[in-house]
Amino acid sequence: MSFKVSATYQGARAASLATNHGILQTPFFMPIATRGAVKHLANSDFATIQNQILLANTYHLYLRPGLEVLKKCGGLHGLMNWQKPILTDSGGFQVFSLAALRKITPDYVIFNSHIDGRELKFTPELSMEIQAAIGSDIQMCFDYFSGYPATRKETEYSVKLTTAWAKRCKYYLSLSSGHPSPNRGGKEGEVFGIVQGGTFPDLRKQSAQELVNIGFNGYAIGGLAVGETPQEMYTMIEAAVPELPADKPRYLMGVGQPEQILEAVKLGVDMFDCVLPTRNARHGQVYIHPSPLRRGEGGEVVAPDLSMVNYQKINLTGSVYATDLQPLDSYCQCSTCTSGYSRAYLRHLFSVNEALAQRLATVHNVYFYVQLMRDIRAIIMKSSHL
RNA sequence: GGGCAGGUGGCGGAGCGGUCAAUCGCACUUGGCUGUAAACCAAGCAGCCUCUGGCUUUCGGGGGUUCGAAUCCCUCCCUGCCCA
Repeated sequence: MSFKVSATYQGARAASLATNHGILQTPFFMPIATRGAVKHLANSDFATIQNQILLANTYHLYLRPGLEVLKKCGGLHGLMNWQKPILTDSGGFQVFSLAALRKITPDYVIFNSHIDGRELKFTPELSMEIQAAIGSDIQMCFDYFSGYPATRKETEYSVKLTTAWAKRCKYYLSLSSGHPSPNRGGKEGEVFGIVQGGTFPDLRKQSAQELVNIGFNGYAIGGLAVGETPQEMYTMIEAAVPELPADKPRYLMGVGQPEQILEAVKLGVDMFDCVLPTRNARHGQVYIHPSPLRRGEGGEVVAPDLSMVNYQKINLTGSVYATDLQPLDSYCQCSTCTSGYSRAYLRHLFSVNEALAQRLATVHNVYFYVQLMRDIRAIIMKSSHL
């Protein structure tokens, strides 16, 4: 994999990242397709949104459809007929989010399946095996995040386990390098380590250093946006980034609101994912541009100096939209907005619980996020002094 | 005309002498969702106020019993089913 920085501005960088399924332009946002689908979206939607990549989940795809189906169907690319890159989360987040359903040991994690309760023994090696079967272009190490708030002792353990498991992931891949997954066209996938360290800057640094010593194709910062303040989050990013090699991509996992993404980009982060645009869309909350704004007619979503994102969140289920016939977002070029669907109609669809409501809103929100990243990248490219 | 069963907050439906401004569900209103067990969760939902409390008016209408009534009695109105 090659990662090449082509422009920098205000601490932000624009780069290209080559994968088995094409070259990614950073910074980018990954819509989340946990179970092999971005909820409510079809491939035809991706064609208009033009997202470069999807994120899928190891734990969820292991439960269904399972390893055998993935192997026989050409991995997730084959199953979905999605030919662009896929990044897979390792299942590490489920150790946190499904905490009530698992037991953790230094060597493995036992999950009780949230589907049928059966026991699943998850190891770093199994996570890598599943990600290979998925045909993941960018694999994540199986990590351990202790939750928030966490004591220093708990966080130290989280870092310790994450480093130990990262070594096992790397070792497993070195063993299997002679037998690359056919679902990746016979090529190796890339592997990212995940920095933990909770809200302790020194542990963040330590975690980053330990992972860099092992050596990965890129580095993620995990365990953030889970209850700490945005300022604490930025502080943790600032602690970790200097320890990470400048010639490798950086990925802030699970973040976040548009302004948080912008801030992180300026702190040197290249990759993002978050459930907010999709989940909020399903719940009737959409990201829009203030109404005077028109693309190409002055006024920008992202300030030319990257100082702010000009947007607002509105709740379409609100009674104020009952007869609001204006387009959802006259600035937006997504298929929902260019089709002229009004806020009143969307509000109606939500109130009668029509699936179309969630589909239209999801298209819009995902487009908003993907376009936000395109705008940020354009500013970096334009203003770069590199 | 006779018999039986009922009339409770926007709707459905509990309660059947005090702990009832009235369980619960739906609808409605407003919030929140950050590597997705999430088309979910939370709060509010008679009115007013000096709002971790107080006051006023509510359970078809009217009257009564009682210290106290959505709950018991009388009467009227209305609804459903059965009989004529």
